[in-house]
Amino acid sequence: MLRMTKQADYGIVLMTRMAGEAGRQFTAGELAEETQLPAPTVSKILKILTRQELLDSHRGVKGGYSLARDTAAITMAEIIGALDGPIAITECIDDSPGECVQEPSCAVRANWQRINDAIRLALENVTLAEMVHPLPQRLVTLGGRPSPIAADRLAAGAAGAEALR
Amino acid sequence: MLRMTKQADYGIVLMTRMAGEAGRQFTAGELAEETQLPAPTVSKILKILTRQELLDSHRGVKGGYSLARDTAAITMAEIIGALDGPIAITECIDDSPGECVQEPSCAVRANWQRINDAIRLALENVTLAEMVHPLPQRLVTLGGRPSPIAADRLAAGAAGAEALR
DNA sequence: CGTAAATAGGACCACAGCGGTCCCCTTTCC
DNA sequence: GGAAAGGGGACCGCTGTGGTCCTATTTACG
Repeated sequence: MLRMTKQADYGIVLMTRMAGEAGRQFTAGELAEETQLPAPTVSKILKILTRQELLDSHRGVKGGYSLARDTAAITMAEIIGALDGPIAITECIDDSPGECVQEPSCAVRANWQRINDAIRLALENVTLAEMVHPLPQRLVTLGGRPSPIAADRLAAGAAGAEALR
Repeated sequence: MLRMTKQADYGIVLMTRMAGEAGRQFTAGELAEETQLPAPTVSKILKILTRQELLDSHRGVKGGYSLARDTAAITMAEIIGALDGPIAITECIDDSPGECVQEPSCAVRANWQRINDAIRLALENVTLAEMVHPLPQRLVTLGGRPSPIAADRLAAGAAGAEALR
């Protein structure tokens, strides 16, 4: 598992669709039809994204939604965070004053922080712009060997995203 | 959110505890008491981990569980995968022959694959051994500047884990 | 050889949270 | 002033998770 919710999934689909024609304004119904997602749900998601300041909304007739920022300035982490709450694999991270079981697990906490950071980072380093224009292949084939290629891809992904901004 | 289940969380706590005295054998009750986790649940998790060949079990009196491999050869990804199923943020990854909404979202799929890979990688690059002996600080402070530090940390984390093996 | 201590394997249940719908209000254009 | 849009909730079914319990089966030991 280790899933994000469908809301976040849908949110990314919607944002990506909007990023395809950045600057333009879309109505909820329009987006629902184009993405084939249930209209009420689309509307709900757009409202949340607006409240989180990822979208601008215009009420009234001829109203609709548009991206609040440049496509390169909106990351997956933000969208997921807006719809699914803080990005953290474990629960005992945020605060939890209580006695988190015992020492062994708490000795573990520092490591979880690292893991959470790594994941948040991976998500922060993918922008909406990249979702529309997939990264070139070179980022995937930068490495060479079968195992270390992974590390290379990770670094390359981050660096690549950085370069795109 | 973006959470993993408590099962996986508990599983890591248990495995980490066992890694503290590698080679030794623990009974389910013993581990439950030491970690302050509910005994039946601990038992359930240990069974699953055994079935996934992360633990060896010995039945009968004087029985118990012990790590199936060296602590450096067991990764977070394996433990989580064993308890929570395949590690993938999105659902439409595995197979799903159906029509995954439309083109826009499917154009997105390649990028999701990258993100999933990055996360899986982050999890694969943390071994049980590291959970017991936290990594030195240098891995966190390798970078320098506020923003690019992130990319450096990511790469450093992966590389560091690699080096530990 | 029998008993106790351990794992193996399920069946089972309660409940939170997610996915999804619907309704009513407000805003704005024509 | 009416129609078309978003704003803000209330609401509800259902899946899956967290957790318990029961019944084999295995094995050490007296």
